[in-house]
Amino acid sequence: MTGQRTVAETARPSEPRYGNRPTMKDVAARAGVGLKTVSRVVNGEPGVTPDTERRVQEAIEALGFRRNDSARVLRKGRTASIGLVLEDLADPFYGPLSRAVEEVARAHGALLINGSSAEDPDREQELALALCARRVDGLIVIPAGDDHRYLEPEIKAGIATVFVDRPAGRIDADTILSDSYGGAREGVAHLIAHGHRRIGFIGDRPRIHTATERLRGYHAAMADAGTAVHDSWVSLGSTEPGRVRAAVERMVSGPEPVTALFAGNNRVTVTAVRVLAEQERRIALVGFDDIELADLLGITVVAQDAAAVGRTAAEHLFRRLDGADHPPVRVQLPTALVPRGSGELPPA
Amino acid sequence: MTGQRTVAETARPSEPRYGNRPTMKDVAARAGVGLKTVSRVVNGEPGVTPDTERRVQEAIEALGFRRNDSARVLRKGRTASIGLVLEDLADPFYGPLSRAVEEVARAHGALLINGSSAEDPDREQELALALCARRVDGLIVIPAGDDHRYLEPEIKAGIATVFVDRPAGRIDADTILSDSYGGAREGVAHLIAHGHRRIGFIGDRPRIHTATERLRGYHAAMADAGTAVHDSWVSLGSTEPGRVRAAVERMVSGPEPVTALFAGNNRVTVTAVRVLAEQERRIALVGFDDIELADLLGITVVAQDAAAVGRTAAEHLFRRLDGADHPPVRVQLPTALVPRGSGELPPA
DNA sequence: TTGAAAGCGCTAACAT
DNA sequence: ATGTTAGCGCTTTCAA
Repeated sequence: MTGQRTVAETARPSEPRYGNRPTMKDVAARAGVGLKTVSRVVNGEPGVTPDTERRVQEAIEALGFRRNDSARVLRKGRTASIGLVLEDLADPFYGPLSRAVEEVARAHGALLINGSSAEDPDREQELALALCARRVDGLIVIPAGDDHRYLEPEIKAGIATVFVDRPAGRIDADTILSDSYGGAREGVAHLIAHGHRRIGFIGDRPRIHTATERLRGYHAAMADAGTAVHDSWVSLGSTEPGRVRAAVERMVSGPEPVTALFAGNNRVTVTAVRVLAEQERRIALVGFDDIELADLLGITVVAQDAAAVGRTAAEHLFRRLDGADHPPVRVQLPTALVPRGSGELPPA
Repeated sequence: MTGQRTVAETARPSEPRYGNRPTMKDVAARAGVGLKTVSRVVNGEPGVTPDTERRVQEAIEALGFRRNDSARVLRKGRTASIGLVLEDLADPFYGPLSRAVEEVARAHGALLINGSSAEDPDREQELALALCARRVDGLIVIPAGDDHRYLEPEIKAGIATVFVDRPAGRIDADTILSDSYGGAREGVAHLIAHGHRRIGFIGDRPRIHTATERLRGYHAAMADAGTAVHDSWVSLGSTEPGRVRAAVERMVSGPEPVTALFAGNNRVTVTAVRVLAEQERRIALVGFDDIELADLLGITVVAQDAAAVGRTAAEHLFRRLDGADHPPVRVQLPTALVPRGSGELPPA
């Protein structure tokens, strides 16, 4: 039989104390040394005799002690973590980007906290501010909204911030972009060079900066070729498959059917490929963003290097954290046209 | 000219104090109220008159105050964050999984910190323990190593832990798995049903649990069909394209060439598709894991639902955090065979 | 080489 | 309704 349970045994302390984990104080008591000596051992600071160190280590082992970084952070004022607010981690473009950021963070001894905004400006703000409340040392934001003044106090208070893929709205800050305008212009020019004049453009919602930049590139290339753009050739909106499918079907079958299509991003490209595969006529296609297995499917794309974008952003961020205080920079990374067949088809 | 700088002006306080951000104390002073009143307002606690609340809000605005969650965490003993240790965020399987975990975490008001182990057991441990030091409330681990006793003190100390995709090594813990054995067996049986007997298996390193489970499924299906397995038909190792390419080329051209191939995961499948596309003979193929655009390429796969795996794991984790204390469970999620053409080719 | 005391910014418990 | 005090677990400072 076990002994009777007293109230004192059953009652839980009202303060969780991290599940009753041992603290440095507990280790110090067990090792028979002062608190600061434990701190020295845990942090590898000099000034501890081998014998003392051994006793402390033993106590640490015996108690299963692990330093509570929350307390450390509070005292030191640095969290050794950075935040990344992106659109959707499940999107194949952001996985490699996030991983690249993580690698740079790791090289600087920092952890990465990321969150998906789901393209919702409110959610972007909620996430970014939550990360600021945790006092991340720096923040990388792929904007969903177009007004980032809410970050001004945070930036002023010392949270280094870099915007990626789309520029910040209404504040001046470091920005890393791919050349959406130039890339789209080159892609459309490629179709024109292969004899197309009736070229459709399907892109993301006009709220998204990259969408309008790519559209601008499309218009520039069409203007270069002296080709007037028919209204029905342009469709901006959600990248949800249903909408893209409808847009493609309309464009290839309307009164002024297109002979080629430019897809504004990876999700549009994927749906466009599916729909075009069902068509009788062969429609040429160039897509923005590379996608897995595009080589096997012969899809011509304008590729941006997601990992390079992430790496560049993170490197800038840590340069800021290391004290760089030059005026905000805007870096534009080049894109690359990768011909694989679909963009070289002649007009039907 | 600016005035002379005194030492006092130039000297920086030795303690960073978060870039001199205002604290509740500062807000209290400015609003002419007590510290606790500010805390009440910030946390939306009752017991503050509208007028007082307004004055506090004004002070908050004016000072650009934002609550320091580090201090809050230290005091409350809960970080409202969970950790996810996975293999590689850039792998298309983990993006959706991580996103699904994030959504569940968000529903519970928690943030997600993730890290990539790069399949390195040491790095897995380093990451997991770093997360424990930050006192994440819970931990989801996709194991790279096969000994997780290092987590025992942490789990005992109250950090809820769920293992995903592969079982924990040498400790008993909640585990969420896809049915690797059953899925592979079904996939190989599918090839057998289409007339194949000489079937190759290319998988990940034998250290990876899913790799050996899938191999076991392969052997079971072959045994069911009464077919002896030739040594040269099985190749386990790195999923790096060079190695996989060599393995495929060897199998399709050796003395006992295979007429069909089972690819052990998404990376192997991708490379196998590329290599098989270069071959004269049509080799049948079934791959484990679905991949983007596989429908257009007509690749037959055994699909697992990455998002469902992530969601299930996160839900179990939060159930534990909410107090569930049943013995460790092991959940096995079913896979689905998706015929798309490549797995239905007859033997050459 | 070692340790005691103060304090990081917040919340819980207890006054008033 | 509001304020005061103590303390979360650590690092910093300074004294022994």
